[in-house]
Amino acid sequence: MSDTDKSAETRDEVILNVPNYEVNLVKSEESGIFYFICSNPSRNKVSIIYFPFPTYQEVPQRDLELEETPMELGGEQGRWEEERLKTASLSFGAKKEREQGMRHEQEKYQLILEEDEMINFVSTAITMKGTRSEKDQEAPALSQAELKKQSMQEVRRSLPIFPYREDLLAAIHEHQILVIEGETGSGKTTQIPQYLLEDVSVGYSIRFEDCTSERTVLKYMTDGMLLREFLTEPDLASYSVIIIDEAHERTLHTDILFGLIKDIARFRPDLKVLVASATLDTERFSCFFDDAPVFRIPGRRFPVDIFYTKAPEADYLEACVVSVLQIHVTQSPGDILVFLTGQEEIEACCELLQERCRRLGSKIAELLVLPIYANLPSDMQAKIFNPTPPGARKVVVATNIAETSLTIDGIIYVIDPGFCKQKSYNARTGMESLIVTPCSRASANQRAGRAGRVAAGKCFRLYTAWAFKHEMEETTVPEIQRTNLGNVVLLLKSLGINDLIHFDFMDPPPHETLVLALEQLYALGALNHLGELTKLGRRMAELPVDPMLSKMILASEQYKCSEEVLTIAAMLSVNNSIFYRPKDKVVHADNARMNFVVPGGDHLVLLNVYTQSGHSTQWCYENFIQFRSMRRARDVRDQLEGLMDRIEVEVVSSQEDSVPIRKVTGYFYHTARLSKGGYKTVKHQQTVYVHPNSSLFEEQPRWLIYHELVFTTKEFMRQVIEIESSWLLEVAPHYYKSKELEDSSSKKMPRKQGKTKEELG
DNA sequence: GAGCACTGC
Repeated sequence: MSDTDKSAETRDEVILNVPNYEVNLVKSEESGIFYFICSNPSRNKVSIIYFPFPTYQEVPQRDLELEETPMELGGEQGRWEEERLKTASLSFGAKKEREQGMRHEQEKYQLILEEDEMINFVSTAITMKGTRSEKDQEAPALSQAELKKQSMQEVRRSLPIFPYREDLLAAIHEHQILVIEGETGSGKTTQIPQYLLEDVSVGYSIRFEDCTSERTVLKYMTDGMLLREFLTEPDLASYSVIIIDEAHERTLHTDILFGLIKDIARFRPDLKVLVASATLDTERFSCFFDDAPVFRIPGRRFPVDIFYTKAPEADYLEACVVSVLQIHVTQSPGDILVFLTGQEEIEACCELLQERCRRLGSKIAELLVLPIYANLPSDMQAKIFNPTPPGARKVVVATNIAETSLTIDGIIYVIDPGFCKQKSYNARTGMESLIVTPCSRASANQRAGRAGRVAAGKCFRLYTAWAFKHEMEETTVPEIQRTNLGNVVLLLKSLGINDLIHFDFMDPPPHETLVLALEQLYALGALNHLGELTKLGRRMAELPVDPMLSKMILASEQYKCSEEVLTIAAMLSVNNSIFYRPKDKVVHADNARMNFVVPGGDHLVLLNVYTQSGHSTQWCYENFIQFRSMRRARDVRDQLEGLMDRIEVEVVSSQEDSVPIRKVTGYFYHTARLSKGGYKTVKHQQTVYVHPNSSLFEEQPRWLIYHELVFTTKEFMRQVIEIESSWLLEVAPHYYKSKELEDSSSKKMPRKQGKTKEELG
């Protein structure tokens, strides 16, 4: 193939390491455009990955208001796009041909659009419009440094929300429930409460002042905290205004609050409710709250140009790496943010980027590659906020943490492969899993918006415009539809809401999820056979943990091991990353972990870790323990211990005896027995396996209790503890019959027998 | 022999 030879003449040296490919970076003398030449000798192919962005600037841009006009890519627009795309690529090739008279150039550029391996970005000429309003034009956007110099008054006046102050207060005055649409940065979170405080007509009534001291005029709290407030004050009488911020995030607790607050607003006409959300779904909120009016506040985001790939990318990790390099070499200064799904991907991506930069050496400007994800140690997290040195470019490779939770200054370019990890819950089996799924259009737009915080930006989506339109969901499935509802159901029951099936959910959870939660609470003795809360259930609801854990804590009193069980409950309720296992120190980390192993099972190992822990960063570092998880476990434990008085449980230690702990921990509900090749859950006769990270992985005891089921590569029980089957008759005589616990595999699965006793033993 | 997104009552 003659092209191979020709391109070989311009070949510099092999600079990128792509399997089966030789890749060179070449700069065109004529246009100054950089491009990669990839050749695959074995397949006799030459391809060019070039940097198409500058050429596409010739294409007329067409704004599309995503917020107001639904994007139409099928039909007319689809054809329009196709046409335009054709023109764009041809005009580029044709121009080259005219200028250089080089026939093979034309062919090469044709090839660009045909090769599957190429990252072929297509500007659909869709721009996410900036959100700066007419009213906002007088106040310039200010940098953080400039803001610091200003007085508080000036800062407040400069926020996008400021011109709307009077109109907003009037609207709040007029309506009981108001939906406020405004994105982050509009100032709604900090300013609205202040406006309310400054405005006597509206807000804080005499009644309110009667109820609280001056110090508690304004409370910022999480949605979960507000939910707990209902337990002590079911009508929220001491509050006169409730603002539900970030409503679009649709967290489990926010969704429950919607139903509860809508309900109390009916008999508390003096209560004002503000539902603040990003520019999405506000119509749904309005509809849910009996057509409450929507008040719109523009933000201060700059426009973001959106690019899609022409064809789907098979390997999005590789596509990310190439895209970063493309941007780095062709685009004007500005940092890059890449969204990946998890730690493993992020590490791989960072390594690939660093490796390629190393090979490119001084051919390209310095590229700082920085990972960020929630479990990354804090000192490494902090690095992403360091300012980029002059002449260099920063690329931050992040999980969804950068989508909402944190904001990085200086991001101009976003690369979005369109995936995220999402928890899902199978209510039939009670099994949780974390699955890589295509993210929603809302999520993709949120990601794109991250490119427009400091200046006009660009977002490169590693999927097609067609996929965006047809394969992605409009919004993310709300958490309430993909999680275990055990403690939410318990909480609602303790608020006196008995008919959960007809509770006013904005999006109801699957029926099976409610049924399983009710069944579990019944089995634990928190509900009686009429579905009413028992005395035990009332005490369980006081504890902010999973019902199985609260049951276990209450039962620990009788077995004189509450001291230990509190610790175990706290350790189980933090996330699963107590043990730190960095890739480069796997052996050390595993050894450190082995040192904590004690007989009996994982619960006892966790107890041992907590007991031995010095709780200092130093200690955690030396023992390969995640400091943050330990601190969290300690906080949870302190909180639980503080609640023991209230539920009348004495805190006592079993000393060295592990038997009472094992009788109580994990509790009887999740039992599995050894069965050929694996285990069978007693409840559903489901085949499950001990997780390889478990301390009991090698031992395979006949009977065990698991804390949770997760599906990854297999159905795994995570956190297991060894028990004797006879104990089950002792701790849960209402739930198990001795026949069912004989070690014969031909036995039928146990059925719930008789009524649940209110208290065990 | 696996692999853990994100919060936070």
